[in-house]
Amino acid sequence: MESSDLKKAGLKVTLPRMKILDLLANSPDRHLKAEDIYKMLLDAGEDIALATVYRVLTQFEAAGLVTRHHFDGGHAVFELNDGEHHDHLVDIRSGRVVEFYDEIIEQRQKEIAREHGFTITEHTMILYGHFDDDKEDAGRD
Amino acid sequence: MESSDLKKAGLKVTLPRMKILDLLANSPDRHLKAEDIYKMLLDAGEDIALATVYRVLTQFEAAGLVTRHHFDGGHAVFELNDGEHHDHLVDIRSGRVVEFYDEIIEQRQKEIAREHGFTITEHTMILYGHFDDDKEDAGRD
DNA sequence: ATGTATGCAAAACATTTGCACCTGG
DNA sequence: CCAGGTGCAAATGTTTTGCATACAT
Repeated sequence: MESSDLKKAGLKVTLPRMKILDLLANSPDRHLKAEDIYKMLLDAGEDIALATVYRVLTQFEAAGLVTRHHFDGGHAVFELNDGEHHDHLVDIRSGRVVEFYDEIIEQRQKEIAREHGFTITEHTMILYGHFDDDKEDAGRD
Repeated sequence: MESSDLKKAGLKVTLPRMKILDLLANSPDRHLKAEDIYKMLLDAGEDIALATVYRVLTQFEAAGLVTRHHFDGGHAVFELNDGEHHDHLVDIRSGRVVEFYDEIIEQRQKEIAREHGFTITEHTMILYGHFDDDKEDAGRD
């Protein structure tokens, strides 16, 4: 039912768009950079251009289907937007990303914004580090 | 006393390094991108190369003198490291940046990391939005 | 058909690197 | 003097854009 999401976003249902949406929805790694997606599609035998991947991701972001993050590393990563905000733990050794949500932090953010007369439109919080035991949290991400 | 900071970091005290450190310490905007610094130095009549600015900033970062942030926008911004961690409010209309620190959030971050068996080496939290009244908070940043 | 999307190649940026020359200690 | 630093130009990596062709509706 990805195609309905595309239509809802006012985007024509094309092969590249469906393939990219499918990858974002079904890849074991929810956080992908443009080139990852490009290579995965090439490997899957698709005839796609990297420029198209960037164009589609940018359109998806504008349509709210996808969120663009700027983790360290000089490139953006894209993640399917499931409608629920969350923040990230990023393992700088393995690159593994785990999502989390904390109500207390969200509340404090709002409070801090209010104290500063600031209206938040979005926010990111990234904890960089490493998992002490990389076997435990495995189910997450 | 910037030169002592340089020596302490094991870096020769050279003109470009002192000029850049000086800019970072005295610019009204604490958060500068490499090209900002480069242009400011050119305007000040310095004969410096953009490559040098990048090299120096990278060395400063390695030495802990400076922190590199990846706000939205496809470029890094650098900030003098005053030793105290803080997070950022970024006005997406004016580009104005205000720093803040919240003990409750810091505590929750540690707790969340612990719950995930994760060791934090660093973290960033950025609230994007806009100041409701841009006259009020002016003293900050 | 017809406006939009795509592929390809080139361009635009941000950042890094090789190398000959210069400079600080 | 001499290791390390700098300027310049070229290289790299990421993302964007122009344009002719191909495709969805």
